[in-house]
Amino acid sequence: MALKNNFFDEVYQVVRLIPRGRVTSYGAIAKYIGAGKSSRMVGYAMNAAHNMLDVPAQRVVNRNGLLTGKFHFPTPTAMQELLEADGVRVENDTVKDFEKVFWDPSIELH
DNA sequence: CCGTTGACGCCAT
DNA sequence: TATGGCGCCAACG
Repeated sequence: MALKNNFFDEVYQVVRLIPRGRVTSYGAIAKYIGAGKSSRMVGYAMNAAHNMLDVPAQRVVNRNGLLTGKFHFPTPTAMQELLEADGVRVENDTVKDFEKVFWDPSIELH
């Protein structure tokens, strides 16, 4: 993770590294990249990331484990189903055991 | 060029 | 605990 010229590319890079069965948050990504408080930009990047098939946007949720971006998927249930296919349990639009499956790039990637 | 909008997050009430 | 306001900043009309 070196180039910071492209904020979006940095975001995509990190999202691609999220292991199967794990999730992370917009804020965690923003912090890791160095954007700090610009977590909104991460969400915006995800919106644009829809065209990139190798970017698992479903593994990125907000800091409460809530699937805030589910309505941006083809169907309202697509995000949840993708997560469950990854082995992440979702209940009431929220990631179950969020703390346990949370993947913090600033720690995992050091 | 300028005002709005938004897949967020933190802080003040 | 619940609500609302503000910062952040790129994209859009």
